[in-house]
Amino acid sequence: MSESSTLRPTRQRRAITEALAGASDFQSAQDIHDSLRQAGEKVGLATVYRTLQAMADAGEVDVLQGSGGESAYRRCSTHHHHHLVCRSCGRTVEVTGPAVESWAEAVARDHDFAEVSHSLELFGICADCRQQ
Amino acid sequence: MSESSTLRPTRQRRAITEALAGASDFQSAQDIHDSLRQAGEKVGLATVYRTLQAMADAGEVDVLQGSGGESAYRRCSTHHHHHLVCRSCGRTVEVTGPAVESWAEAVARDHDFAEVSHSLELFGICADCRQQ
DNA sequence: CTCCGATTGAGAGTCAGTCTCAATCTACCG
DNA sequence: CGGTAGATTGAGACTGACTCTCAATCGGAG
Ligand SMILES: [Zn+2]
Ligand SMILES: [Zn+2]
Ligand SMILES: [Zn+2]
Ligand SMILES: [Zn+2]
Repeated sequence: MSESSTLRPTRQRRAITEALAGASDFQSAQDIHDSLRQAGEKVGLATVYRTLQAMADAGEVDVLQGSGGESAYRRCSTHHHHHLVCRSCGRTVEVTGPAVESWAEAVARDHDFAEVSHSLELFGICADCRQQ
Repeated sequence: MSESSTLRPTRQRRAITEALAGASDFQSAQDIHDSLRQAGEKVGLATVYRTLQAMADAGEVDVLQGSGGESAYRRCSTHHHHHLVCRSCGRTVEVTGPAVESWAEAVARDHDFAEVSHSLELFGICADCRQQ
């Protein structure tokens, strides 16, 4: 109805999509820009930011708000889910919580809030990182 | 037991604490700096940032990571809880979710992650904002 | 009152991310 | 095919939030 009409598959966009597909953990825009550089693909930083933002808006990637105000992106499955991230190595696991979803709705109803969304992430240390 | 020894209750710190106590919703460092200015209290911006950060570390205030990378602070009750925030007016309600807490622990256990913490916030439109 | 480390603040610096706009690319058309 | 409108790109300027630096000041233990 409004946007999908215009989305050209350019070399840059393809490169970014590929870089995203090749990593399983969250990466910042700068990380992606660097790895593209490393791979020989010349893509402007602004383009990386723009593309990532667009993909996030389109729901093609998930965004993780880093504590330092920087965002990290990750190619994720399309259904609603959350993440369990290792604070040490960044390893990420997708998790779902039906109980959480219904709790959120109940809380919203109780307080008479509408159009409720939520952000939820779990952080810890994975088994591998723990043992040395 | 270890550090608390050095925390002088200066005019600036008192002013910031008071400003925080006077507001019930999340406020950015800049917001607080402005309101202090308005109130005639001259406090440097750097001091506001430093103090807020310290209070957050000490668990005296909760921090809400704004989507734009800015942090907002709020004087909160000390026990573990989450927030339901109005996207329109900022009205904030503290909420607790026993179900969520136990779900988080279970998920962590299932994936063998340790020292798990979580961030969870709910956003919506409050009743007042909805009706005009 | 004295002294010393804690605190402050003006201003420079950092850094992620955004904007500007001319050059470039693409899809589509005749 | 060449032509064209509109999408896309990228170098570099810019923004805005936040941190650092360091000399001047403060506060309270003795
Ligand atoms: Zn790990
Ligand atoms: Zn959810
Ligand atoms: Zn509201
Ligand atoms: Zn919780």
